[in-house]
Amino acid sequence: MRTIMHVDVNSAFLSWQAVYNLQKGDKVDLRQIPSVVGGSQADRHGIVLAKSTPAKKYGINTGEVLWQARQKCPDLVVVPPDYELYIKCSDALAEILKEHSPLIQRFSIDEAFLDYSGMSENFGPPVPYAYALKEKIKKTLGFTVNIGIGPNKLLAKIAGDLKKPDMVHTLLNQKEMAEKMWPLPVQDLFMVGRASKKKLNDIAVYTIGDLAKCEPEILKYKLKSHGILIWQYANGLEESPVHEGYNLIMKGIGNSTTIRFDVIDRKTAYKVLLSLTESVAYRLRRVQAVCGVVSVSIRTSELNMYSHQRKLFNRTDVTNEIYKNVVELFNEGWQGEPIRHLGVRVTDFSSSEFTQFSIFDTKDIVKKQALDSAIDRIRNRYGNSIIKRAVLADDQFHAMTGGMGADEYPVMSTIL
DNA sequence: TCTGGGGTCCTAGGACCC
DNA sequence: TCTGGGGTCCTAGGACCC
Repeated sequence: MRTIMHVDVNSAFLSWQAVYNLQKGDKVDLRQIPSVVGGSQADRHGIVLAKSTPAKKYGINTGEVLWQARQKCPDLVVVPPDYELYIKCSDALAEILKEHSPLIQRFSIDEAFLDYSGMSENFGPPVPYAYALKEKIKKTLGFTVNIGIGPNKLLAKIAGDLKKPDMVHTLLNQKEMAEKMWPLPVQDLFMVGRASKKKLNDIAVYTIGDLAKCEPEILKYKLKSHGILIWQYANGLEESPVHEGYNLIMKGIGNSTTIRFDVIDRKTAYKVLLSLTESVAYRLRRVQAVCGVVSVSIRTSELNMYSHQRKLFNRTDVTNEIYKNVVELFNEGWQGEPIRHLGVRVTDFSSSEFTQFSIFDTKDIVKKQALDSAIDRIRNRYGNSIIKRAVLADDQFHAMTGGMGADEYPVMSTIL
């Protein structure tokens, strides 16, 4: 029997921001007052990214638009996000976890699994160990975590969610599952979202227990293969290993952005797309991969979203090659509506080490690759903005658009 | 004054081949 | 010349995660 722990930072962005502000000398602890971390409304990024416990009492939810949150709580304190800080905090947490187990898996910026199997002999039973770990994190880093313990990753994760903050929970066996997990509303189960909840409620399945006792055939009819998956989860069945999931398993890289204003002309759209492509291609090269598929997504001012993708004849990691396809895809796809949001994504990777080029333009490609790698080196050394495309020189948009710090812990949505 | 941005996986339908 | 059928590849869209 394995023993897995799931470590989850309580209100991660908000806690980290609170700790940082206190260190800076602020007198108020954001965690003690109604506060949220939220984007800039002027830039049309105005949603709640994380909330304090007092803010939660006003009914404020993550993902909610800021003006709505302010209506619920007029005195709400809103602080902007600082992603670099969060990545540092996440790394600091990972360092502590690595001291406590040879095998950890970073699952998202604020979550990790720790394999405690076979460690009891030397380090004692898991529950006291988890309490000690939790206290150590609080003492050294200043923020609290929840730790869930179970025989697999799924039960460890659900246990960690039971009651927050600053707690340790177990879901170790059938009895604990029946007592603690089965009474929960079905949408609390990992992989049951809005659409599944509705379909399940239609057949009178309201709790995780209801789902567990369901006939799998009925679920398969209603929810296809997903029905079988969540039935297994409801019964605590899940066996994936804790693995150090790094770059090798990245399936795609994408960046997207909501633009400060609606874009109505091609030329402006091209600038945004170029800036996005710069980030995507840079990240692609950083994981030493070439891509075989490029895709462009468009969200209109009416919030309709559509995308257009294409398989390439030759895989590439060259910024200009990817951009050429991005522009063509945009031109084929765009229906002419005002554009709120644009995205560029690459998928279908293979290793760039052994890439075959078409016999036609090898020389040209080699030259372009040399240029890209020179630019990458300069940017690594002096910062991303040090080199900028001439078409972006008017400073309407950045040299590169999109986050680049989370390559190491992609969230695995189905295979925990 | 109007809802972010980063991912993975699954499914359906059409094109194409045999 | 006609309405069979299996298989693969490609693309678009939806559902889910944090």
